[in-house]
Amino acid sequence: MNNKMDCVRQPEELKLTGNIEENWKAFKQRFELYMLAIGLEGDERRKIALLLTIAGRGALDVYNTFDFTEEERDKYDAVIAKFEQYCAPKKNETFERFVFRNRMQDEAESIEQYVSDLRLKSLSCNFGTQCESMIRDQLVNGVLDNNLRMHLLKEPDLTLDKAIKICQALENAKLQIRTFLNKNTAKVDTRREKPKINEQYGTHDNKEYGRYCYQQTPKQCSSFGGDSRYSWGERDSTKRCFVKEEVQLVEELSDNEDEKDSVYVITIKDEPSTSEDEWAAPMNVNGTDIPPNLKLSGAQCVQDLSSLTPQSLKQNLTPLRIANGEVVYGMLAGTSKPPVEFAPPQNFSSQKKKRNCQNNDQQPYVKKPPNAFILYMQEQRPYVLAEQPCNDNARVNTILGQKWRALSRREQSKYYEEADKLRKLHAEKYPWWSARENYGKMKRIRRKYPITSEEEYDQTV
DNA sequence: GTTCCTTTGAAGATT
DNA sequence: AATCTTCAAAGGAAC
Repeated sequence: MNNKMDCVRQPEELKLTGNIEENWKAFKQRFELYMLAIGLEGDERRKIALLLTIAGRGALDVYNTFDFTEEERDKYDAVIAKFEQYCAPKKNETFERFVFRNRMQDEAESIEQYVSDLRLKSLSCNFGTQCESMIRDQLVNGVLDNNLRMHLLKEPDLTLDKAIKICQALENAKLQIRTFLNKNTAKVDTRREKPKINEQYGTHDNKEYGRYCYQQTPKQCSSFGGDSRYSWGERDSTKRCFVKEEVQLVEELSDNEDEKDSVYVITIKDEPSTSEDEWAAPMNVNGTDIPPNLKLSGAQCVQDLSSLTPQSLKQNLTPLRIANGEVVYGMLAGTSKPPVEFAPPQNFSSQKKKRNCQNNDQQPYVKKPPNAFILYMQEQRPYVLAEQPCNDNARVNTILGQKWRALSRREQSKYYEEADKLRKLHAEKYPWWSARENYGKMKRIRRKYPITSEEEYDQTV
C-alpha cells in the first residue's frame, strides 16, 4: 500500500439522499483532491475502483445500474459522466418547452424584458443549436402587438437580432407618439386660457367650431362691443354665446397611417340578430368582417333586440385586455350570463331618485341618455388609466375633458352621431320620459363656484 | 349609505 | 331671452 494513503484522510462517502446534485459536486471535488494528494495517476481502472470503494455501498448500487459500452466501461471520465447524469436534477424537457411556448408578452412588459425571460426559459429546454431560432419564433408568436407580429412575419430571413430591432423600433415610435400627444394636449390647455383672435371670426361658422359659453353675458360679446373672442350665434334654435376654438394639431394624428394600423378593436355592426334562443352581433376587426365567433349566447332575451344599439352592446361587453393602446372587448362563446341588462336598473344612487320612483306612479327610474362627451369618456377612460394609472376619477375626467376639447369637430362627430341615435332610441323606448322626471324637485340652493370679485363688485353697486 | 369631485352637453328651471 | 341647474359616467374619498 502507498504510504501516502495512510496520512491523507479519505473523503466521506457519497450521500444519495437530500440534494444529490450538491452532494455529488462536493464528493467529486473531495475525491479528486484526494487522488491528487495520494498521487494516483494514469491507471483508469484503479481510479474507478477507488472511486467506487470510497463512494460507498449506495453509490456502488447506482453504478451497477449504469449501461456502459465496451469502450466506456474502463474509462474514469465515462463513469464520472454517468454519475453526473444520475445526480443532475431531473428536468422534464417536454414541460420546460411547454412553459417556453406558452410564455407570451405581458401587458406593460417591454420587448427587452420579454426576450430576456425567453432566453432564461430556453436554457432548460435543451434546444441546442436551435436555441436562437426558437426564441425568435416565440417572440413572433407571443408579442402582444398584432400589428408588430404581421411586420415580423412579412420579414424574410428574420433573425432574432433583427426581430428584436424591429420590435424596439416600433416600441420607440409608440413612445414618441404618446409624448407628442401629451405635448399637444398641454399646448391646447395653454391656448384655451389665452385664445388667439381669429381675423376670420366674423364669417366663422359657430355651428361647426364654436361651443356654448354660458358664462358670458351678451354685453361681453363682440356683437355687443365686448370681447372679440366671443360672438353671438344660433344653435338648436337657441341663441347662445360662442367662443371660437382653434383647429388642433392633434387632428393631424388621425391621418397617421401607422396609428390607424395599430388599432385593434372589435367593432359591432348595427345589425342585431333576431334569433330567439341566442343572439349575435356581426363584428368587424380592423375593417375585416369576422364570423360571429364572439357569439353572445345564452341570453334570455325579454326585449326586442332591434332596440339594442352597437353602443349598448359594446357597453355591456367585457373589456378583455388593452392591445395597441385600444381596449379589446369581447364575450366568449358559450357564456351563460346575458351580457346585457334587459331589466331597468334597480340600484339607485341617491335618495332623490328613490323618492321619485316611489312617488311617480311606480314608474321605473329611467336614466337620461348619454351625451357625446359621456360616450367619449366611457370609451377613453381605460386608455387614460392605462397611460397614467390614477384612482382619482375627478382628475381623470379633467384629462378627458382636455382630450375631448383637443379633438376636431370631425373627430367628435361620431360621438355626436352616436348620442343622437341613442337619444332617438331612448325617446322611442320611453315615450313618456322627460328629463323633468329626473330633475331634482328639491333643488339645492347652493353655489357651485365661489363668488367672483366681479360679482362682488356688481352686488355693491 | 349618500354625496362629492370633475368633465361636457342636453334640456328643464329660473330669472 | 338669458342664465342657471341638474344629470348622464366613474369610482375613490369624505361625510
